[in-house]
Amino acid sequence: MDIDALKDLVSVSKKDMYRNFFHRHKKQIRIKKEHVAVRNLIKITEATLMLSNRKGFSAMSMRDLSAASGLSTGALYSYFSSKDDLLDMIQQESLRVAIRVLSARIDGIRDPQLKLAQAIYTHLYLSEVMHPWFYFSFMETKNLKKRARRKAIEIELRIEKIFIDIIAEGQEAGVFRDVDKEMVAGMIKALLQDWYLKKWKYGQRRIPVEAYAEFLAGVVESYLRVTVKTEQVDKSWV
Amino acid sequence: MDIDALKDLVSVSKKDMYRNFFHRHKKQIRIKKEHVAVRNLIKITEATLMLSNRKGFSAMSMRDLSAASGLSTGALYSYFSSKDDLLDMIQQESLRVAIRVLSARIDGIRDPQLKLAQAIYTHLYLSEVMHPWFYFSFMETKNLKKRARRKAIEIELRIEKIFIDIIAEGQEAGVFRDVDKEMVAGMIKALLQDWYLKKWKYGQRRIPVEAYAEFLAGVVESYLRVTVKTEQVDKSWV
DNA sequence: AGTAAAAAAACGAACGATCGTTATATTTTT
DNA sequence: AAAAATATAACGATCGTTCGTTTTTTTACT
Repeated sequence: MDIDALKDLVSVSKKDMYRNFFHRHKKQIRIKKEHVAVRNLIKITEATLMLSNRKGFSAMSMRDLSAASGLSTGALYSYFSSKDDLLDMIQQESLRVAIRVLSARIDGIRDPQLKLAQAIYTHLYLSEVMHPWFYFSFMETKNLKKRARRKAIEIELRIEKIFIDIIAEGQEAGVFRDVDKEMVAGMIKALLQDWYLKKWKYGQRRIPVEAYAEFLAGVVESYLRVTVKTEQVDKSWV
Repeated sequence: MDIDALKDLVSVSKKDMYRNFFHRHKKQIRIKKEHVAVRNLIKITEATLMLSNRKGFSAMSMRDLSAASGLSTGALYSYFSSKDDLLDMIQQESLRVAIRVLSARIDGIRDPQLKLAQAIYTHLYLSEVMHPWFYFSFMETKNLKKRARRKAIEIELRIEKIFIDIIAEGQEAGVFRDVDKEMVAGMIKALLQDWYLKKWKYGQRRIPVEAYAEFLAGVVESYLRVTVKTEQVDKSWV
């Protein structure tokens, strides 16, 4: 699996993504023309991600956002109804893309080992390509209003469920050991998360995403792999 | 190893901890009497952790803090010189305690496997007992001013270095496999982190810290354990 | 032991700055 | 000319912080 493939995929569909973004939130966006909306939603979103990931969403002022996006504060409010609403929109979109791409890329794969590896690689590469989104989504979840936070948590658990299910399939097929699948899925999730939460660290150590992916897949594979009990092997030769 | 032992240790020394806190930041604290300072530093710090971990430090106002701590806004400024300064103080103290307790608890242990397990258990239990501190420290690092952030990152890397060194010792002693020790240390760190970042999830699943500790130690041990060489895994699907 | 002066600590109103948001005016596109 | 989009200025609310005052505690002295 190649990261460039995913990069292209996301990059090419960037406009599509924002088109969806626009249509999904049409109620709160007062702009009529799609191409105008898309153009400025890109500016607004990217500026928001940049500023928020630097010093936190609540520390970002609308004047900051105005300056960074190139739109006046008044114009901004044609694209969302409130600051909280802007947070909701970006958060929602982030999780939606994540679960959609992940589901699509593992759909139809039979072999549990392949499927698990594919899920890991996809999540990792996607979080690499959409790093600001993932980082934002994690950091700002607690700033969401109650209802939105519930939904965000629910989607996150659904992503984890994907991994749980794959492991269960592998166990039924007899290719994975009978370990606590929820624990292992949680572990995978934590390690996937570390890649985008501690990006600065891995960058500093010059570890590319491919190396991290290989390492992570290796760890998981070796933990789940069905093996002969080593003690038995040893004793049989004595 | 028992979590209650650590709990007692931290609990008993709570006042001591705040006494250190007080003396270390005497320059910026205008209160003279130690017992007064300690009493109110406890109130202020616990209120800050509570409010910040709920909606973020920058979203917490000094009026919020005043109400939650029981001190007037004016009085608060006898305990720190600015809001940023308060953030610095708590952040610093958190990391300082973590590295001090961790170092003390593994000091003198010869056996690398024991030492690694002890480090994992200590970090995990400590983050359980001091959960609000750990969560705060992680979430608010990026809100620190440049110099303070550099220092925070440096301490975090020093904690990771502890794990790297233990793994290196184990490899030299021949009890750990020759794997990338920095990667494994990073993995351990990520999984330790997950415990206090996703506490709600593990609580929801009724997984106590002891179970998580055992799982994590098991994963790491099984990955590092020296085994008979297995055949090369086919990675053609990657 | 009692009390007045001094020191320490806490209070709370008020400062200017900045916040999110909106109403109105202006510019751009249709 | 109409509609759509953007800009500007201003609103009240709230922010971090300060400062003069009041309350509490300690000290000093009879």
